Amino acid sequence: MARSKIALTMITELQQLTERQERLLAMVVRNYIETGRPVGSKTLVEEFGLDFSSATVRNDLAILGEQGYVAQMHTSAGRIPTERGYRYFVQKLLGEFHLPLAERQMIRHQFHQARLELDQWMRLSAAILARTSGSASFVTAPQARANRFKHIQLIATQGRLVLMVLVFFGGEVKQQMLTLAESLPQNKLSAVADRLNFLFLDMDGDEIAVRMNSSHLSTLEYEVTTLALDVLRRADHRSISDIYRDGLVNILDDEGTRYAVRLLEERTLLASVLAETESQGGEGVQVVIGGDGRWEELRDCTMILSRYGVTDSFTGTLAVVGPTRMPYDRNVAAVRYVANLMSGFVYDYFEREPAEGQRGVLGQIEVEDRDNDE
Amino acid sequence: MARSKIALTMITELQQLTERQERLLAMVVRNYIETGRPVGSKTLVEEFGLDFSSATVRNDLAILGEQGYVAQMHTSAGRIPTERGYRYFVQKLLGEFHLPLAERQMIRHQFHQARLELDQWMRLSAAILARTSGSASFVTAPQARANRFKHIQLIATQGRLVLMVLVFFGGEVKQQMLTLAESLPQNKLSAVADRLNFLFLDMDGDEIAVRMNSSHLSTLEYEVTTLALDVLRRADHRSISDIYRDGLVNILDDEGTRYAVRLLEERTLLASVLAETESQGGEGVQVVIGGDGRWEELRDCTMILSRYGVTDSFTGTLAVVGPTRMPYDRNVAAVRYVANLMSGFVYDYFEREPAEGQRGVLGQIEVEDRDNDE
DNA sequence: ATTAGCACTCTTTGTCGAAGAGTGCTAATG
DNA sequence: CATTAGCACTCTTCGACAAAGAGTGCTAAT
Repeated sequence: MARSKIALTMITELQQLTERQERLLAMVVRNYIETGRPVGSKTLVEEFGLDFSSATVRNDLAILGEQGYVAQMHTSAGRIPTERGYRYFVQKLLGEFHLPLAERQMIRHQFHQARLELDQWMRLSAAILARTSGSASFVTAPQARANRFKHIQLIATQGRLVLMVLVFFGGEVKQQMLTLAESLPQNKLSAVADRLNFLFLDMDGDEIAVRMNSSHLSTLEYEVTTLALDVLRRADHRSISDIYRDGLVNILDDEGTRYAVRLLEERTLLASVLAETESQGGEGVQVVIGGDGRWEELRDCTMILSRYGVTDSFTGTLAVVGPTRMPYDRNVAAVRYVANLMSGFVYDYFEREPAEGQRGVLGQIEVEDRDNDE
Repeated sequence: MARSKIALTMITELQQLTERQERLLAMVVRNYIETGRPVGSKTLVEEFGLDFSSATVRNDLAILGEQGYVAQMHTSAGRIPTERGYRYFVQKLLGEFHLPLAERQMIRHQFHQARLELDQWMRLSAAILARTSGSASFVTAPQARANRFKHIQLIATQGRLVLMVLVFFGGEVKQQMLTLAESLPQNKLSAVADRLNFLFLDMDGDEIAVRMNSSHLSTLEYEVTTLALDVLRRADHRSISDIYRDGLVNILDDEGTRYAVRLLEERTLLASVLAETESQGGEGVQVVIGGDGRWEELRDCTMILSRYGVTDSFTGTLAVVGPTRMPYDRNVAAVRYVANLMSGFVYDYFEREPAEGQRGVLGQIEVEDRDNDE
């Protein structure tokens, strides 16, 4: 199987490193991730049974230090990977890694346990990611790129209160309450809905806006349309109302991740981050380390994220957020695996029907390989 | 204005305390809440300008200590309120307190800023509670006690996928996707919906179950009904899917509240806690201190909660969660104020119409008093 | 290019003593 | 009898100091 690309959000000019230096960097990173303590030359040699001496290692470490891949708290302390070091590690030194078979089976089992609704899948995904990564996680709902009007229903609920249900092409559904000037019977409401259904079928926001002014609409029709348009526009604008988080507890103890909680809590922040990473990366797993200097909230955090769903049609984001010191191989594998599963589900859910043209399913190939792929 | 009741979840047998001891206890609590450090006899006398000596205070403190209202870390340290101390304080020593006028105006302003949907109100409430209390908060959706079927709509979305929209009396709306065995046109779906609307109007779950078996239903009708019944039952069972949290960041630094995050994160936990407090208290603000020994997760936390909405019709819960060491007067006032506002909104939203009989609005009276009430 | 050896730096840990805060008890006071 | 002054006692906090340990950087030898 081809090595999947792992995209780093920040592209670092890569320095010349000798083979041994790379090995050493990897060792430092791995050891530090595991133990959490600075790692020195002697430890390195003993722990990994190297065939050269600690002095040699010291020299190389000094070079790695100059280049900015590792740092030390004070003169006579072990080395700690810098963000740059982590990036180099993730980009070039991270091997292909798969979750253990048992774990994958368990995850799949949980999904198959109950054939659920989309929101349940999302919640489950978040929970699984949180558990297997030991970090926090979030999952946003898959959304169509540009919504097209398919169907509107107006349902009388109580008095002048009416429930407006909007269905977009692709199955996305939005609802909104509205209060009429006067109470109307259901059949009257249905008539209005039918008219609008006829007028605006298969239009996107802009088209509706045009047609709306060129048609003769009653006051009621006009107002309903305005509201519907508003809802559609909001849906286009990725209102991240549908987002599931989990595993916050996992990252509380970490000093550095403290700020990340704000990220996960405030939708606006999250939205801005997602907007950028979204435009940035295509398929595959993205790794954002230390906020790349762009997001103060992610100072000491790493965010491993992946899009999932059906390309150009329904895509959401799914991510693990934790301290920079996290098991990258495991977590990358987890994010990729869950993203693939979810892509499969989304495909089944929305696209099984002889839909409008074939579309790629993110990671589809990997979804299909069964347990015996190892 | 009459002093509102503040209900403590745990009823503590109240011990005999002299007037002075009560004053002292209040001082200890207030001072500790403010400074965060244990408070000793000398500090007390100086800080509050008492007209008796520190020795006297020491004697009383010793008694308070014996009774278990205060504790000390070690022999020669100042006193800290125990949970019991806090309870006594909240129950008998907490004066009537109102949020400053400016603050109330700001809060109301935010609500009036935009006439929003219910979920927006909830989100806003959570945000406001979090900010004004400096703790975490959550708000659950107002729900009818026993749902009655009012209306069903089946809407074709894509292929065999159908959106089922259920409207209950009172305006509650639930939706659920379902996949049919074969694709059906909208008019066929509407026919099915109409039949069910006719059959089950104004029935609750049990009644539907009976009628369902005594009527001749097609396979399709039967299946849809089963599913609808399922949804209704779940709605009855308070599925706390609609819940908004905020201000988690505020309580992260606190050692003790660490566990409370789990409470806020895991719906199941929250559900169990709410189930109990709900049955327990009627109107008014409830204060749960230190989990009352029942909820391990709330060990060092206090939860100030209040129901809101329309009694016996639509009620939700709204709460502040923070460390035991929190400004009780302020937070109780905040919870009460927001609960009252929300009750008003819910009333306007659901009940303004010449509805089925008059119902009490929780805290309605207080909502009506305007800014110049002071 | 690699390595052994060594002096040097800096953290960690423990001990000690002085300072400070607060208590509990006793005896004196109104 | 409640209150108070006084005092010995306890316990934490803080800085200073020394010993131990870990790791480095440099130099000279291989």
